Amino acid sequence: MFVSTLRVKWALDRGGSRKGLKRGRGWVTGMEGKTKNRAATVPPPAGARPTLKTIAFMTGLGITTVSRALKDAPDIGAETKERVRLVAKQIGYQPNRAGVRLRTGKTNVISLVLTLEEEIMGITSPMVVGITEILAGTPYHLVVTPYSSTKDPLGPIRYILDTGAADGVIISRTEPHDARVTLMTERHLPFVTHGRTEMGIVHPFHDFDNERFAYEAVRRLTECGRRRLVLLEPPPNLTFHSHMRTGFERGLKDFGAEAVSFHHVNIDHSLVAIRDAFEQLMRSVDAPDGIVSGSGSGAIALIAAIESAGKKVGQDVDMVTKAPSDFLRWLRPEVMTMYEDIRLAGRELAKAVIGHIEGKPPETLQSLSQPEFQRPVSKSRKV
Amino acid sequence: MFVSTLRVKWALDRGGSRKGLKRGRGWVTGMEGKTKNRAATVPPPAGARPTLKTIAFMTGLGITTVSRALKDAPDIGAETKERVRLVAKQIGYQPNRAGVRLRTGKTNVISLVLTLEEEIMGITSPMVVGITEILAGTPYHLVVTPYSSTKDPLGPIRYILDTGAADGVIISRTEPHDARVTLMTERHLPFVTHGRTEMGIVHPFHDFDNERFAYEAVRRLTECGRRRLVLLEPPPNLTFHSHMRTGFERGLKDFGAEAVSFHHVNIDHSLVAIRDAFEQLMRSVDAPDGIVSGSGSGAIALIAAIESAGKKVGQDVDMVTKAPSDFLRWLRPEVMTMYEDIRLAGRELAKAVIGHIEGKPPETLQSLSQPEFQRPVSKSRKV
DNA sequence: GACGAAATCTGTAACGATACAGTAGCGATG
DNA sequence: CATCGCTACTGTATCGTTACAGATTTCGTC
Repeated sequence: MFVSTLRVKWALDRGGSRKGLKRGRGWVTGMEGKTKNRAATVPPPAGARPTLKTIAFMTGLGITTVSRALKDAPDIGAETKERVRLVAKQIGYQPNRAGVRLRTGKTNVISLVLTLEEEIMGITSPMVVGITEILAGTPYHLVVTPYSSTKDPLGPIRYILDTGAADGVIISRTEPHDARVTLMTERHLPFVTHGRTEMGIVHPFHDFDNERFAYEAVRRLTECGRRRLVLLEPPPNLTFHSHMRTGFERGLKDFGAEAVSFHHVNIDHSLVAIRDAFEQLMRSVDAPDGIVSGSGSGAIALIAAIESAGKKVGQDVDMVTKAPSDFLRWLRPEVMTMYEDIRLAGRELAKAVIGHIEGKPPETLQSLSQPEFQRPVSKSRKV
Repeated sequence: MFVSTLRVKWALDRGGSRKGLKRGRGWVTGMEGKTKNRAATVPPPAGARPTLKTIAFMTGLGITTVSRALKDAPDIGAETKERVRLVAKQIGYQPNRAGVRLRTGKTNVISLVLTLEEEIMGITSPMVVGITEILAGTPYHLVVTPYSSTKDPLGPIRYILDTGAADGVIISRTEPHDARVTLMTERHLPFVTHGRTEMGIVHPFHDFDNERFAYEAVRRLTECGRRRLVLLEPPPNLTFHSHMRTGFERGLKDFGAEAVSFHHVNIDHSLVAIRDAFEQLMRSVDAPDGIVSGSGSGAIALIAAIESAGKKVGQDVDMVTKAPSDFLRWLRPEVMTMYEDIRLAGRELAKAVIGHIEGKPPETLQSLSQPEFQRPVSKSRKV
């Protein structure tokens, strides 16, 4: 009786047609079954957060029906779906994540796996922003899972696999033969890499075209008349090390310049280490006249080294660097920069993992972002 | 029978005393009850992740007992606890987060609420690192919850309250009268603010001592003989705006200098806007000879302005700036910097929210970090 | 007008954990 | 020796959701 009354009330209140009621079950016989689990017969507590039960009570439907209606299942009537959706929206229903996760295993979590150490120049920040920009329109949350790169990089991956902590993973510092990629592929955990691999596994990635960057950098330097070029490269274990080297060497060949060897340090070393090593080079007879820097922070150390050696950028040497932010453009306009849009990378990575989770083919989830030279900061016109 | 056998086997295997077994229930009568819910009688599936059920099966105990043993409940025997802990550790048991969350409401999540816009100079990055450093030793995960500051800052807070998405919240860009603080306090949601409020509500916070920063900056500038000082301040709605102003003005008074008015722009404005405004000032007859910059990125724009106006830092003007990273020290050693350790802030904030969640009194969860002048980058000694 | 199929709705069990209300055994008490 | 209280353990119900296996009604078919 109670249920039926309520159904009619609702139907009347919203002025809807009563057609749907005619064949409702329980309309007359409703109170006969065990009332134990008849959720819709028990009014929900007042201040509590709405659940399927709440909607079931309000609509007079069963919990299952409500669940299926919200999923747009084919065995639910069109009008019922409409009614359920309306009520759900009205009371601001949001599925309980714990309930869903427990039942289905779906976490609605994307995990961003970071080394605590890769934060030197704050690359993470815009990346997180980019990722969240995309996730904002989805049910996904972003969980940051750090690890100490001095330890096992597989640690966080294993944790996620063992505990089912995420539906998808974003990793960076990708290596040509990356054990994390192998593991996640084997275990069918959707992921995307920032950077590419060379294992013959087709997987989603986003990458900056470092080969092109180095190639264009060399072109530009030779256009400035520079012939003896040096490259501050990424650490050799990362994939983009070879990309950058390849571009650099192809550039040397195509534009007619020669390489000055400089392998003692790479962009992972401390600024002090880079400066000291490079200062030595700049003071030697082998000193280069053109520099390609694989990282913005590395460029800072190089500039310091050049100046310590009593030389000047834009005069004794020219320099092109990759830059994820634009303070160099402001402080050292004589340095030529190619902007690496990390925020964009974040967006692309997020889209790719979600695509992977949704089962899109990996080869459609790969993107490469093209470097472009930045123009100098515009001069003020006011004064 | 099965159960009992297993229990003995276990006890023998690890060479433990059998005392505890003598009075075990179910030792003889075990198979009599309804076996339906006797979890321990059903072997767990092979490859699956271990649950309480798994441990219950292996130890021959009930699920409840295992649960309570792992919680070190007082009504569980010491030897049983030991046994359970051992097995749990052996098989790498980790409680299912969804199960706990659904039953208890505890999410084990800390939410970092960010504006998408506050990322200009990548302050987030080291902060995330600091937070995760602390969370690594706890069951907490870090979820990043962004919002567009152009919209309702209460949005994410309401979301967390409505959906019970987190056990604790970290917010920044704190205002003197901050609606988020009021709301979370009312609703008893543990939180911590990066920055202080002025509402008479005692709550956990971590803050940089911006008053002291500005005061010491003025001291230093006057020591350099500067007398006409300007302050690039935070936006007026944030609490640390007044802190910094107060320190600045107290410094002017104590050290005998005068303020040059400069309120058109603040550190939230674009670099271009700051530069244009400041260039105008530098070209006017009112030009200051000492500058205090409330942000590192702001300082970049100020430097550009100074140079556009044909002047030179360390010569025509001196400058002190707050700096969250050290590229200024490298690129503009003539600028004096006070380091703001954002990573430390992250650590302090994380400790404070957790403390708040654990019920520690808020007044014990407040900290202020003291600014210190940085020494210049050490010169290379190698060459 | 019986029968099957289609359409639409339903209850039950389960995911893993915990709160709660027990129960069995045992020694002490009167 | 009945009873009480204590220790150490237990099963049941529940959190919110969904998979699954029915139910019930309607309608077309023979």
